[in-house]
Amino acid sequence: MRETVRAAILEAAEELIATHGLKGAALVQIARRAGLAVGTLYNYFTDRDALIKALFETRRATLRPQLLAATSSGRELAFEPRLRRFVREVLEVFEVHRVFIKVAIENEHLKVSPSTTPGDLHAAVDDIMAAGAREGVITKAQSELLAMITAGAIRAVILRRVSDGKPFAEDADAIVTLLFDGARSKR
Amino acid sequence: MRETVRAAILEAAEELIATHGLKGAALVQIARRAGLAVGTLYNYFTDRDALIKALFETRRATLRPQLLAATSSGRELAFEPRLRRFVREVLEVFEVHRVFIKVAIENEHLKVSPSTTPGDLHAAVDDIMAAGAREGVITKAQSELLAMITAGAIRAVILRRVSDGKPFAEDADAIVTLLFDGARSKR
Amino acid sequence: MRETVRAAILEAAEELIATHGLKGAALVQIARRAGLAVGTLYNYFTDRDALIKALFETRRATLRPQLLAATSSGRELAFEPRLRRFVREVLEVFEVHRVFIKVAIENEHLKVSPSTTPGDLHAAVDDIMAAGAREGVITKAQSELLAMITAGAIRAVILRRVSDGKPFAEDADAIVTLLFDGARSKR
Amino acid sequence: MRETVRAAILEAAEELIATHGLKGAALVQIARRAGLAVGTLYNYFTDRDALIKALFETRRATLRPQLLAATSSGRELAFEPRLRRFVREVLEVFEVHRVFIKVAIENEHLKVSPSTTPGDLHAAVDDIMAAGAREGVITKAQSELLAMITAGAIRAVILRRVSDGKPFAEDADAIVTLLFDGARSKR
DNA sequence: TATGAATGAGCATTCATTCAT
DNA sequence: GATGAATGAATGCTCATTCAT
Repeated sequence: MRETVRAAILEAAEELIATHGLKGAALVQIARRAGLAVGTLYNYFTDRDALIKALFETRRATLRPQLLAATSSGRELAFEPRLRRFVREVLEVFEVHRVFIKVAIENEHLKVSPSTTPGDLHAAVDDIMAAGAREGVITKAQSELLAMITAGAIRAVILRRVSDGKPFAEDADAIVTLLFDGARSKR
Repeated sequence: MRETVRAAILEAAEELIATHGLKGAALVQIARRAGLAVGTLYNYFTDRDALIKALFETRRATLRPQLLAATSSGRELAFEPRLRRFVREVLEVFEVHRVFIKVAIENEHLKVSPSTTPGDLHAAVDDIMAAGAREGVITKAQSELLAMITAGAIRAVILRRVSDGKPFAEDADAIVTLLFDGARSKR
Repeated sequence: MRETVRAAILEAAEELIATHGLKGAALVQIARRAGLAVGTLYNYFTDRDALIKALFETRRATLRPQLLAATSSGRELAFEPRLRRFVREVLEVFEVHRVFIKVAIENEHLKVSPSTTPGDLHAAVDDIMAAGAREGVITKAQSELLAMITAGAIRAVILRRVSDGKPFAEDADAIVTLLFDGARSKR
Repeated sequence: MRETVRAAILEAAEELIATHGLKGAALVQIARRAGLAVGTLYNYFTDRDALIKALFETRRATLRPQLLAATSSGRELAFEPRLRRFVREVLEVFEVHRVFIKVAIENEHLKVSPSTTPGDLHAAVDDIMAAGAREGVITKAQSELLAMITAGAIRAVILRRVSDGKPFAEDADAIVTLLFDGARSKR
């Protein structure tokens, strides 16, 4: 079926990009890995850029709702447990797309698409933080900084875990605890 | 003078890489931007790889000693003020190479060179944290996580500031405070 | 058909090398002469060296069996008629690849391939001479010299005939007679 | 002195061409080997072609008179001893320019210059043979063939001796004897 | 004259894209 | 739709040639 083939192409592209980089993944290789001929790719995507963009956007279409769900999932909770749950859920959500998330993070700056998964993550984190600020748990100024740091921490964890092969969510709790209690409170 | 030209080439490369990515900076463009012809580049670097590597290593040679200085500068201080000073100094050090630091961070995963400036930063942060752990201010487990988060935060600040054009060191203090006191302590 | 195109490429290369020398035949020219685009050459040969090597080896694969046949064709004959037949057959064999044989002889010293057509010719002549020596018709010492001279004569005839456009085998007989009877015996 | 430098350049070119081929000898290498800078070469030769041509012509200017001398040296002798002396003298003459003669022979077909040393050799051999024909020792038809074969033999001897490092003239006598008495006369 | 850095045309090679089958 | 050979623009690199010092 058309959608199956399309998915196979994107998966092939994803894996090759993870290995050889965004520019290093040639269409012939993508085609071969997908079990197709080069020309066939053009029946599914208008050109290389479109294929790459589709990869990023297809994954984004899968991940964004989950990210949004994670954002609102603990709406009834207080800020800290909410953030705790959010971080864990985010890492679990990304777990099932390890390869893509690596690719997306490493190529964030190339702006393949105007809005990307890392962008969605930032937005989600911002949302949570804004909520915390509204609740008065953190100040507005803190919220912005905390957002940046939290997103950065999530990013760092993911890259480390992709490279050492361990699961993402392992240290979700420790991170949030550290962010909340601070390094001063020795645990 | 020879060194001037070499520097001009590296600067041209740096700027083009910042704009078009590592693979996107063609030698003809680098040459043109440096006011030279392609062939001339080969009087200074054996090939493209060598040029790129030289860019990363030349900058690293400038920045690493400053990074090391920042690491040891507060040796006599307690952990917190020491980290505070370190973060500030690191951001100030990177301030004078805004373009390069962007390039280095964005292309960290391409491993242009075995040891890079982001690598040096990580090592420096690790050092500081290890000292904190030795002092007993933080636990060993915390130190690793904190290192990752701190480095991630520095990275995030830099990229944000490069993109919005503001100075790096602005929120150095706020970051360290946040990391130390935690989000719980509303300030 | 694939083999037709491959052959056309080799023929184009052959002609251009004959005209401009081994180094003087650019791939763009070869492609144009073959009625193709540069990139197409790479669908048939991995790189320029491979193309050149293929030219020499393809022709060699055609000529070597014929050379071997010529070597053994007069096995039942006495040395002189055998050599006579051999020289004639060799020249006839080469006749159908005039352009290539010129190229091969002129570039013998560049050692495009470890074993080449001129090398095969030398081996064949050596074989015949060794047989003559075994028969006792010529001495061992003579055989080596005679081999060198005979091969040199064949080479000289070919180059002359390529340049004046005449058939190769014309003076095969006269050469062998001269080599056998010597210049002293006026004929 | 000007002539000394010029000679040094040509010698450097000669050696490099012998090693790397006519196209493989870059001007920078020639200059370096001559102890000069590239630019300096242009004070002695208008361009690369002129330098190469000068190499061939300078050597030719040295060798041609000696070749002519060898041609006429045995004018008083009968054909056979005359040819015998000629072949020996030719090989001795070339002995002192082993490197060049290799270069000249291997690149004969590239027609660096309209008249070359190999061309002079052919002319000289032709002269001797024409004399033999005039004397009635050989027929006109034989003379042409014999010229071609003799020149071919000289060529073959030279290349073999250059490659095995032995002196050229060693088998001069044997060659002429073979050419005169023929292979039939076992010696 | 001598120098060697600078130049840029020329070449081999890659790869996204097209299109006849 | 699927195929993959053909295309040619783009890129890295070389090297004869020039020219300011």
